[in-house]
Amino acid sequence: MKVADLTAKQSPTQNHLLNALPAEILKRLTPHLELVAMPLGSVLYESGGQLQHVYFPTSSIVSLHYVMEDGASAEIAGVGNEGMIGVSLFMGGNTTPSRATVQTGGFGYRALWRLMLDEFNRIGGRRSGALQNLLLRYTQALMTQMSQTAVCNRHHSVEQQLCRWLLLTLDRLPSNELTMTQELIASMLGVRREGITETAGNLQREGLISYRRGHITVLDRVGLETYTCECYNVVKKEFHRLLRDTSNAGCLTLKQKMSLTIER
Amino acid sequence: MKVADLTAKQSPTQNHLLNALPAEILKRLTPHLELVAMPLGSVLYESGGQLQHVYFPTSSIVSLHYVMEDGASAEIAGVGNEGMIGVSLFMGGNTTPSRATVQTGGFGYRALWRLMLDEFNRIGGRRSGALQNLLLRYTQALMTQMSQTAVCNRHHSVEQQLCRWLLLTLDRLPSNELTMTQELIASMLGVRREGITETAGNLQREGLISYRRGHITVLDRVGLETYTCECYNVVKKEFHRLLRDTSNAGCLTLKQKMSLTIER
DNA sequence: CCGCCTATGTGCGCTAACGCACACAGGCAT
DNA sequence: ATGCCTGTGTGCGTTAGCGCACATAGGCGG
Repeated sequence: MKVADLTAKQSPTQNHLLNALPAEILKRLTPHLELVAMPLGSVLYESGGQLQHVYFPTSSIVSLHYVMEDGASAEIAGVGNEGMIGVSLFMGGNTTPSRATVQTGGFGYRALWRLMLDEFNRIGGRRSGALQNLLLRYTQALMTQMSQTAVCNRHHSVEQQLCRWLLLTLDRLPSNELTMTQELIASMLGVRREGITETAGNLQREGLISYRRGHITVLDRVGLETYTCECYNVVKKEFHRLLRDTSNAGCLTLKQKMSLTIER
Repeated sequence: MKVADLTAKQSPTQNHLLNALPAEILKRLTPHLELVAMPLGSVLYESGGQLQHVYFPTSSIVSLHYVMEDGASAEIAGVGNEGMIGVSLFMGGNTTPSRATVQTGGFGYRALWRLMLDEFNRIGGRRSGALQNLLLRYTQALMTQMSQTAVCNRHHSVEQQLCRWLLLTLDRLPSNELTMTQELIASMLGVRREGITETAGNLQREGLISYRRGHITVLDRVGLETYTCECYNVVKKEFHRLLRDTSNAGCLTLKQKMSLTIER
């Protein structure tokens, strides 16, 4: 498949946030949305750097994480087509101490910070403040994810955390296969690579997943949910609660996945 | 000292956020700000509950924390006179999965949610959006604290975390003594009480702190800073960066403390 | 002043996760 | 097909922090 084929299928509405905007705003925004390839490993912004663009992933997944002085790192939150990278722009900080790296390669749209900020602060018009409303709700969902990461890091086992992470990642992807080395997962979770190897081995033996060099396929989603901690559902439900009317874009919607799993 | 003496000294401007508001807005808000006692242990809002008031601590400290199904808990962030409880109101969620409990008894001001929300969304007037601006910047500072808590929980020792926590709490208090049992600290950090006993014992032996049943006095602030992890400074600097013009209320200001310590 | 409640001190054994070292093997480039 | 790089498997010893079970002691209420 050529790149042209891939990009041809792209539309801003594949991002749930963009898709949830009133037609009027989306129309105004669209000419300024630039489709960009977001290859694995690329850094969208560096800790402390100035924000140039705001990103809306469609098929990619981005990890917000913190790298410590000694090189150790830990993920704070993940962002897929349900969200946006660059919340701090709207909060007035323009930068954060964390870094944003592409964790699953794909595409996304981006817009220059000035334009987005103007739209965020725009007043007047029939649906005034719709963008602001939406992005603030997304911000809260993001905060929930951060909180739950903190709690999970404190109290839950590597196995529980791996399951949580797999499920959250899976929810952002169209298929049940993630392209991802154990090394990378380990650095996201802030644990040893060997710990992931061992845990993933167990999950494979249990028939929940199967994997080969850099590819993990989830075989039993419901099974994974029984292994994970409460954190997954807390984050999931909170995203659903805050952004329920945005979950109608992309592959399987949040709503559909919720009905498949959490709400049985 | 009678309660009247304590309350007589109270003023909304002792809260850094309120103090940073343009006179016009503060004047409009003041009649609606209710001085309330915030005794140790009282719950300002419960996980999932509807927000009735927004709180601005003056002499109290509030802990945002998450209590898990099995009863274990962990602090996500702390809020003192530099901040506000109820950010989720402005984000549009009206509730969060976490709980807010008073960790250090004292006073604070509160306002009904409706009023604050109207003011937040108010447009027009000379300094339109000043409140919104301030609170959004505060929100980002809060997010930094959450992120750093997540990272710290993952990678740092109980000793480092205790020092971080002591310093952050100290920065919100007028004196160098905290009224706080080890049990309570343990539940904030999400670790065993015995772990705190042991660590606090070490710090006391080193001459950094001294304590007796429910009271901890910090003797060597700079010493504590050498024992803590980078997380303390990250949070501190980010609060300073985002809210620098708000740090001129209360005891020692953030700015003054920064110059005493971080920026030497 | 006494008693009791609650906070703190201490000593186990236990386990999850770490750090390191090295063996193996999949799959891409030549 | 042949290397080689990179990802995965495995086996140590080590350790921080846990869970539990007490002993002690401070200080408030009567």
